[in-house]
Amino acid sequence: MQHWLMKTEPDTFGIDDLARVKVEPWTGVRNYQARNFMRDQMKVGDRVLFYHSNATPPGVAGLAVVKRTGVVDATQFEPSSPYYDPGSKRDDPRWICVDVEFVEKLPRLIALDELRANPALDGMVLLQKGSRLSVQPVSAAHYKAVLAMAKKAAPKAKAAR
DNA sequence: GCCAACGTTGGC
DNA sequence: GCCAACGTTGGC
Repeated sequence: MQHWLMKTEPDTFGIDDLARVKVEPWTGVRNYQARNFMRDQMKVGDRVLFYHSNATPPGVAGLAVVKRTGVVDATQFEPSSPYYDPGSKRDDPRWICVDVEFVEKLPRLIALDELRANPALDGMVLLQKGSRLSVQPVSAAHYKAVLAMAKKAAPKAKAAR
C-alpha cells in the first residue's frame, strides 16, 4: 500500500466538504505528473493526507482513502468548466482521476510551519523548495510521522521578546 | 497583491 | 529541439 498527499483549496472543497459528501471524484487536475500518479500508481485502499493549500494556515486537515481508480474526469468534456480540455477525446480521455473517500478530520490542523519544523519529515515532497505538485507520494515513515503529530497538542507559539 | 518556481505553448 | 513568453501554483 502506498501513501499520498493531495492538495485542495478549502474555500473550494475542503475536509468538511469531503466529510459531507463522503466520496468525491478528484477532478480538475491538469498536471501530467499528478495525473500519472493517480492513473498509474494509485491503488484502492491507498491512504491520503488531505492538505489545505491557499489557506490560513495551510496544512494537513484530514485523512482520506482511494476508493476507486481509473475514473474519467468528466469536467474535461464540459465546455462550461474551467477544466474543459477541447483536445481530449471521448474514446481516449486524457484526464483520469480517482474517487477519494473521507476517513477522518484530524483533531487539529497540522500547519505547514509545523511540518517544516519536524526533522522526521526531511525530504517530504511537500516541503521541497518550489514543489507545486497537487498529488504527490508520501513515504510510509512520513505518513506515520504526520499522524503522530496530529495526536499531540499544537506547539505553543514562540513568546515575543 | 506580490512574486518565485515551475509547466506549457508556439515560433523558429 | 530550443527557448522566450506566458500562465499557474501557492506561500507569504
